[in-house]
Amino acid sequence: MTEKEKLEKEFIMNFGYAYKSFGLSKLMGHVVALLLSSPKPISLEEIAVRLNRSKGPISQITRRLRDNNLIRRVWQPTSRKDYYEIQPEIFENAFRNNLDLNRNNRKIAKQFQMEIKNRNIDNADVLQQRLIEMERFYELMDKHYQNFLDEWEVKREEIYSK
Amino acid sequence: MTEKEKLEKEFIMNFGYAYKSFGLSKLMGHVVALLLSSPKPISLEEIAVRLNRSKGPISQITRRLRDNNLIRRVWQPTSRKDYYEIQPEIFENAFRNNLDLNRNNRKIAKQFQMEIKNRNIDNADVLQQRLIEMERFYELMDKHYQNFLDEWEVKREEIYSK
DNA sequence: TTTAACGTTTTGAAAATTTCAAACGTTACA
DNA sequence: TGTAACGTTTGAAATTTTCAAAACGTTAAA
Repeated sequence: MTEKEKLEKEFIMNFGYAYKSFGLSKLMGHVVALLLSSPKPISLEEIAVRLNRSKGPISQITRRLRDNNLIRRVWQPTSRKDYYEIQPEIFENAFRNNLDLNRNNRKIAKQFQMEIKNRNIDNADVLQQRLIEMERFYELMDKHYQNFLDEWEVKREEIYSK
Repeated sequence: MTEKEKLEKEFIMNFGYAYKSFGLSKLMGHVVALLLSSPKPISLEEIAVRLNRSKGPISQITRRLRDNNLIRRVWQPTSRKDYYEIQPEIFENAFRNNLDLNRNNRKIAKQFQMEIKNRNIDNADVLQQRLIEMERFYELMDKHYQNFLDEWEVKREEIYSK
C-alpha cells in the first residue's frame, strides 16, 4: 500500500467517525471521503470494491447521499456504469440540511405556544416562557445562519477565482 | 387525561422525534421535554413512571444529559431522592455541543493538509484544494457561531429582564 | 449496626439497523 | 429479439443499540 493509499484510508476512517457523531451512517462518511479524495468520478462498483462492501448497501447509501445533495451522479459517455462525484457545494449543502432541522425546532416552539393558547391550558406559565425563549433562540440562529451562508458565497468565490 | 396532560404528551413525542433526527436518543428528547414542561424538579423515579420506563435506562440517560449540560441535578432538602431540572441555558448548551462537532471538522481538514505536506504525497491536488475549502468553510462558520452566541447572550437577558 | 430507600451497573433479551447475497428489472448492444 | 451488464430491491443473517429486571453498592435514618 502506497503512502497515498494509507492516507486516503485514514481520511475515510475519519469521515466515518465524523458522520457517525452527527448521527449519520458511518458508511455515508466513507463514501463522501472517498469521493472527496478522488480527482475523478468513481463507479458504483468501484466504490463497493474500494470500501469492501457489496453493491447493495452502496446503492442505498449513494441514493441517500444524492437525496441530501452531498454527491451527484454523472454519466461517462464510454460506459454504461453510473459514476459518482462530490457535489461542488457539499459543505454548504450539509450545512443546509442541518439548518432545516433547526427550523423544525423553531416550528415546534411556535406550534406549542399556539396550542396552549388555543386549548386554554392553565398553569403552563413556565412552559410558555421557555417556549418563547426557544423560539427566539432558533429565530436568531436562523438569522446568523443566513449571514454565514451569504458571506460564504462570497468567500468561496474568492478561493476558486485565484 | 386532562387537556394539559394530552398536550404534554404531544410535546414529549415531538421532542423525541426531533432528538432522533439530530442523531440522539429519542428517550433523551423525552426526558428533556418532560423537564421543560415541568415548573419544578422531578425525581428519577417519577421520570421513569411518567415516561413508562424502568429506572435503569433513565439513570443512564440522565447521566448523558448531564454530561451534555442539558439538565442538572438538584437536591431537595426534604428527600433523599435525586431531582432533575432543565439547565437554564439548555438551548445554548445544545448549540455548543454542535459547535464542538463542527470544530472537529475543521481540525480534520487542517490535519490532512498537514499530512499531505509532511508525507510528500503527490497527485493530491484536488484533495488539497477541497481541504482548503473545507477548512475555510468551518472557520467562517465558527466565526458566525460566535457572533450568534454573543448576540444571544444579550437577547436572552432582554427576554428575562422583562 | 441494621435496615430500608435510593441510584447505578450488569446481564440477557428484544428491537432496530446494517449488511450481504441473490433475485429481479431495465437497458444497451449484438 | 436475445443476451449480458448494470443498479435496485428483497429477505435473511449479523451486528449494534436499547431496554427491563435484578443484583449491587451506598447512604441515611432508626
